[in-house]
Amino acid sequence: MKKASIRDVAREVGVSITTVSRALNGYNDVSASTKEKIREVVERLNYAPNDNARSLGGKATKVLALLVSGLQQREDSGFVFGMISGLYCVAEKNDYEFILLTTNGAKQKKMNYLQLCRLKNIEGVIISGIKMDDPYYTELAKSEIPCVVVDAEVEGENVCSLSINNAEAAYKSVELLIQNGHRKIAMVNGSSSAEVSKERYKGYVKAIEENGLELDLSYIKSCDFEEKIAYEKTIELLNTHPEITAFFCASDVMAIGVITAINSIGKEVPKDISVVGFDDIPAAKFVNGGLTTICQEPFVMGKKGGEALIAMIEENKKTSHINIPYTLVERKTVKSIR
Amino acid sequence: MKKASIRDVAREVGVSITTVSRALNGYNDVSASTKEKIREVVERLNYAPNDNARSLGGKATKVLALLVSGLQQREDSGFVFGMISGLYCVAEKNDYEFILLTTNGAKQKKMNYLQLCRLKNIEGVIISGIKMDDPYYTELAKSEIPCVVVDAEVEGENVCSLSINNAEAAYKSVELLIQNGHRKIAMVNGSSSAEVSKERYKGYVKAIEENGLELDLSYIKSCDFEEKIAYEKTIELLNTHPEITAFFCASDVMAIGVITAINSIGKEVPKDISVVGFDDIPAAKFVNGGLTTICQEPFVMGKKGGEALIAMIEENKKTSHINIPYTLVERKTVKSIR
DNA sequence: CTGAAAGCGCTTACAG
DNA sequence: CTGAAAGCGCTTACAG
Repeated sequence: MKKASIRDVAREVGVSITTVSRALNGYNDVSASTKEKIREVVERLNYAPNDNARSLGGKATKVLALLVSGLQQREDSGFVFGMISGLYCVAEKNDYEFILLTTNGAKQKKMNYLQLCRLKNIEGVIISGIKMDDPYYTELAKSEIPCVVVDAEVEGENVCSLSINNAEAAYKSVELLIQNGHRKIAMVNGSSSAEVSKERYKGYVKAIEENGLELDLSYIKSCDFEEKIAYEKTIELLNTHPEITAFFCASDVMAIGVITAINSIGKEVPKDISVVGFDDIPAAKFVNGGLTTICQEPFVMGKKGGEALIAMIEENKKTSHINIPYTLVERKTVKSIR
Repeated sequence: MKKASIRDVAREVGVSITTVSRALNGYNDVSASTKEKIREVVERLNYAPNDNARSLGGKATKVLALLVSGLQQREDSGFVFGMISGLYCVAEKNDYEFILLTTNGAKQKKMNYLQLCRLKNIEGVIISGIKMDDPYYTELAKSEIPCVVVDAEVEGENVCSLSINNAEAAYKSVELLIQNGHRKIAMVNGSSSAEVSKERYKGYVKAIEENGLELDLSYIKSCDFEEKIAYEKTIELLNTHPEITAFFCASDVMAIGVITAINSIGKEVPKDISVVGFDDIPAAKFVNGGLTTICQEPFVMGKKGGEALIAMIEENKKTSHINIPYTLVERKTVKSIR
């Protein structure tokens, strides 16, 4: 049982393929009766046009891509999933195809960014989790393909960045701690090469300084977003600086490491030490009775990113940055020590 | 700056498009020198073949699809993400393209299952989360397109089911409870229309009966996999049957509802009542200090499913069922009452 | 309202 | 080792 082609339905109906094509594409210069006949044969033959041929023929299905460096086996933050879901949603609504791409996969095929997009006829792409030392990174700016980059800064004509206001969110987190009487506040940061880490650091510093506290650089640890490293550095910090009463963490995953460390030396959260995280991953609700954290919504990021892409593609509307809302979710890991 | 076509590179190099095509496809009947020239021009022009044209021309890039009914905005179970990741991984390794599809989206376009696959040139598909009353469901069996269905039974020539041994896993969970001295064990089940619910129910019943306990149907509640319903039914159950000392839940999400309900009437887990879940979602580690549950690995499901698909496509090797391993993860929500 | 023909960008016998 | 030509399954002027 071979696939039926447009030829098969034309023959069966007794018209030309031109007519079939036009009927299927909703043109109204086809008589109602032949339209009906065609519809009937299409159904009987289970005919569906070949999308590749349509594209070549001129009726291109546009495609939007999400490009990530690689896919984890599981991703407890739900970040990539949310982005997929959000982008897929706007793609579907606007009759674009959605495609998921990996820079790793492309590298195997020895293709650069532009080639990758060309190959798949990609009209717009959201890039997430790309490192600043990734070769794809620099190629972006030169590209004529509309692109939104999540949580990173890239200069370029057709590039748009997308993120929450990380500095502000960090500022508010630390401010919450300060308002609760904390004055010795450590920061567990991500990797220094990540844009978000820099921003969150800025917010931390600003909150400390504006509130007249003393900025102590030894209170700040880079933990590469790893739970385990956060755990270790926290143990260190708690040994050398037993006066610390609160931690601001640049991710929930690291916050989990911090809490584990605190517990391991016999202290409790928030009784002895307060902790605030960042991201609001699905597990956050359950961590230590509920982790106080900054809620980011990956779905919204994917959605807004996709909408910006379509605006760039269809109306040539360029935006340099999309700001995504966030919220500070207060749960159970911050205690007032006033 | 228009896309370069094979014609452009042929002209630039001064050879025919035939030669360019063959060089790019790795045939070795092209001289090393022209091969090199072509490589150089390709790079300079940033040329990448148009995948649509390649497919039409005869060099089809095969595609594997994951078909789900719809995408949630966020999915705390990580189930779909794991399947995506697993399927993507084997697709990439075997030079297939991966594509994510939604039955909702297809329905909008008024296409049936076969048409959907035909449109996108899909060679094999993993179907997950499809309801038994979904029209796509019945079309599957007739299809000549290799297909693996997750957590459901479908009869058909080219259909293969994939799941853990749900009955056995349920049996072991309940057995664990019994070994810990529990004799009044409730079951919070999913929806009665789901295959997995039936299997897990079987396992529950078997464990109860084989251990000489009395099967009490009023101990069993259908909660449609919803946390909220599980919460409500648990409250009910605890009122009418205060003798219950343990809950076996057909999902972690429902287990969360159960635990919340238990706490809300002033009891504690596992001190007063033991609970075991199902799935091992990312949050499970943190729920009530660690939820005892059955660990399923969605990534492995996607991977094994994809491998089966490829075996069907390339070697016509048919399998009727793929069994995925699982583990019972004992954490902190079961207490011995012996 | 309908059809013959050209063309989309490739690949692959076939001939040299 | 290389090229002219046919063909993949569509769409779209163009002509009637």
